[in-house]
Amino acid sequence: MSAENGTNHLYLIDGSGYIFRAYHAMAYSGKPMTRADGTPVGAVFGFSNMLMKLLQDLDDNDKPTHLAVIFDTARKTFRSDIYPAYKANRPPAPEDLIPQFPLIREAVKAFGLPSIEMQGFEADDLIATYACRAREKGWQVTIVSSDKDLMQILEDGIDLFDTMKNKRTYSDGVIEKFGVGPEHVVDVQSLAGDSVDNVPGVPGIGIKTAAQLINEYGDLDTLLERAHEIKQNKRRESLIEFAEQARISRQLVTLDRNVAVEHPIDDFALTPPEPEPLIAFFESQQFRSLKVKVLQKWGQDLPKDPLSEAVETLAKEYSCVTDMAELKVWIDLAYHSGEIAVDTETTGLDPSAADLVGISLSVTPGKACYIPVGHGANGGDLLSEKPNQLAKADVIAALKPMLEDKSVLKIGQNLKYDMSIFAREGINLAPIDDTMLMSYALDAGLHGHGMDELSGIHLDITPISFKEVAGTGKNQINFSEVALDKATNYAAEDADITLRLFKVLKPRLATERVTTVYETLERPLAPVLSAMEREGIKVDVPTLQRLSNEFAVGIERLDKEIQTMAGRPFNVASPKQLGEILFEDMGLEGGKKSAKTGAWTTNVDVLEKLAADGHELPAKVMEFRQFSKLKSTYTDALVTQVNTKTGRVHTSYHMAATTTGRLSSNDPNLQNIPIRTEEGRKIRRAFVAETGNILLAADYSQIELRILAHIADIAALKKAFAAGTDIHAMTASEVFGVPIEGMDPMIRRQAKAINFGIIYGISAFGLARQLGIERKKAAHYIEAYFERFPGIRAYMDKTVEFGKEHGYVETLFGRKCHVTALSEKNPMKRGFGERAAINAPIQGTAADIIRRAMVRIPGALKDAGLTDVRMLLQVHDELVFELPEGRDADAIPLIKTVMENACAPALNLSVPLVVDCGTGHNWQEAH
DNA sequence: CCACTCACG
DNA sequence: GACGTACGTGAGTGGC
Repeated sequence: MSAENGTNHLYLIDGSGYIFRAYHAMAYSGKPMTRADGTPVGAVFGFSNMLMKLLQDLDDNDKPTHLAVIFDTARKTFRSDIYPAYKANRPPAPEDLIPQFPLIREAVKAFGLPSIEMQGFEADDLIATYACRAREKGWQVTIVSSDKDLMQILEDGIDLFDTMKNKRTYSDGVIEKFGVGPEHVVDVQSLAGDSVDNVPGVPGIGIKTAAQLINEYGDLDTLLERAHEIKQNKRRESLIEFAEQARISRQLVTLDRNVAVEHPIDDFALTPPEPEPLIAFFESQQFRSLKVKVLQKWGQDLPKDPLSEAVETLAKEYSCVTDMAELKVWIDLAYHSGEIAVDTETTGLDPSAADLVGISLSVTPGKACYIPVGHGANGGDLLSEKPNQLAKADVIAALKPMLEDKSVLKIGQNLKYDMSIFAREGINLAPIDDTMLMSYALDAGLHGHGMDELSGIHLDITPISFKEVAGTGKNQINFSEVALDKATNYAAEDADITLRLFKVLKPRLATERVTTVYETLERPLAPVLSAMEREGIKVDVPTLQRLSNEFAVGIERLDKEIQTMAGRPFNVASPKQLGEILFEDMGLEGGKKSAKTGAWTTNVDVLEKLAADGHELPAKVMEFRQFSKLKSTYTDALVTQVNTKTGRVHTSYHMAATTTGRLSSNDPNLQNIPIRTEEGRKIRRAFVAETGNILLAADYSQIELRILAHIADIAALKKAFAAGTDIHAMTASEVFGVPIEGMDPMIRRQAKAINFGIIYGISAFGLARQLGIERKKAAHYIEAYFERFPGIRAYMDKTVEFGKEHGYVETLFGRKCHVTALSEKNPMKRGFGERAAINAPIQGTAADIIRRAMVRIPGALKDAGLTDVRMLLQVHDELVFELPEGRDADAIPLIKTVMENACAPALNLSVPLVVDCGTGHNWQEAH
């Protein structure tokens, strides 16, 4: 038997090492694994699985032509004769492992592989001997083991393969571990000893020192002979005193390469396993998933047995799971893989209203299943009868342990949604990994992070669109009405693609240095937001309706007045018609046409100017617009968003929408509830606490300016924040040279605008427009600002330069914000990119800080026993809570502490963070 | 479906 | 010298 290229390749598996690895891996993975008769089989399973994987995974280059599994025998070996203490402090094998030793040898036989052991020798000696024999014949050798002792026999043509870590070590890789090449590993080990095996070595010398000494003196004998030359007293005396002990150690660690082994290596020729004995063995051990794997790989010609039908469906790319036995196979596969892609199909997009329709799973790329549980549930007119499907309660009960098991990683795309759906079924989905969030941590600003887009970018696959299965527009049907074969193709593909995306994105996290961002700011936030969304906030519908009526009256009155003034009827809500009235009919000055459509601009800025010139109609239009905005967007829209089951509104936070790390809120957007005008602010009175409860609003004071002070290292700003002085007044006094005491509010207002302008990447034009002053004057202010705080300009220049070089800028917590516009040729677009680059680290760091606080708050509340305090909303620099009346005295200090210390320990901000808290029965009062 | 406008931080 | 500008969002409306 020889490989096509003529070189034989011998694999020597360190069976004993793998028994312990398999035992411990299984022991820590959750529940102990036993057969129905109570025999523990965790290690047998782990071992068998490892062999399966090894036989399946090796690609053609590394394909073994010969293979043997080598075991230790009893503990007594020639080494214990030399040194009785050798391996004497090893604890005895765990009780539940002992009955598994013979089973593992049976497993090896079932695979049709040679199982080798020899009285008086350790597996390592046999491995060393066989490896040398194979090398003498010019064969390649791979030793499958995680035991570093075997590194001493590595050379050209012999490598060490740790399948648990999927890491291969070649002879030149030994130096990383031992500081010397394979030929001196024994010398180093003789000096350093090994506490696990009770190899004494020389006291006070570890691997580092040993390697240094061997490199200096050449080998152990030379070193021991010349030990008296060593300068360090302690080391010298140690080496002299314990020279003999080092020599004994060498005998213990040196592998015997000349054991009189019984089998010639030609006996180890590898043939594919016979499926029958393997299946029989797996059946006897009740390893269903392994049996399935064997059937899939080698079982084509086997006669069908009762399970093989299930297996056949499973062997298809995408299968529809409609019986329990099949579902259990998938659950087994999940446990044994440790990773499973999960996706849910529901009746709608709103997780607090949608019901579960089906679940899809994938463990191997290209293979996935769909488990329908709610098809035909919605009226069912389109389906003549309910399709054959498992009962939802049974599926949930069967999946729950796996979906909650800490040893099985659940992989999904936007899992926050699925977590919310599962939470309503009593399942706490954990632990999770989210491909959308990985993409966001890696590529924010480069493209969107929806599954279809990621699939196109990374996999070059266009998934079946939802429209294709559910139709579009008026003809769109609910997913629960989609026929099972169509639903399966669509849903299973989603799980499949998610798993494939995971395989692409996960390794990039480490290589592109965003693991910390993902692990601290993204992944742990999903469950927190899921809980907030499910909590919702109560809105008082009568209050909104009263306001709506108030606004309606105003709108109607203004509409009439405006049309009368215009002299002809027109739609006041139409910017186009309004523009024609203002700038054509009335012939007013100061009209501007938009660049894109050439339509008249009629925004507030324009209307304000016209109003300032004494025109009444534009002023009335402004009022009209305010009322209609408040009515249509808030009072009327919000009442339709109240969930009928909970009586509350449940927003949805988008975790991967912005380029800076901020969240966004939609359906409804609760991050833009009016506050700036008196009329608008009234809407906040409708956001209320449940009877007996209050709302608590906690907001960061001036967080972005504080971050700016830190990042740009502005001493004057930092000092002002440390002292707690009015920061806008301070700016005014610096820029305009006026005393803080008795300052004109107008001056302070201007300084405030400058401060904000700086954060946004100021331009004279923008500041002039904001303040309604001349551009020259604005430019002058900016110049004065830069002179007073020179760090600002340095920060801006540095940031833009970094952004142009790397294509992204970073927050203080390492979040990358890609700014593609920085490389634009068009100066206007590039300027846009430059301002975005200046702003992103500031806005993004603030976003990171509140994310950190949000991740910590639920645990902090729980630890403090404040389980009745619920976090409801996030509005960029503010968190809103609901809590029982009287609990605020406990809650406020805790929430303040967590929020104000959210940077620690990752970052020591050089300005204090300050959080202001307010409470009330509604959001307006709390603010 | 896009453009415009405007609500928030 | 001309670009025509503050940073980040989501939602409702009109009009093609």
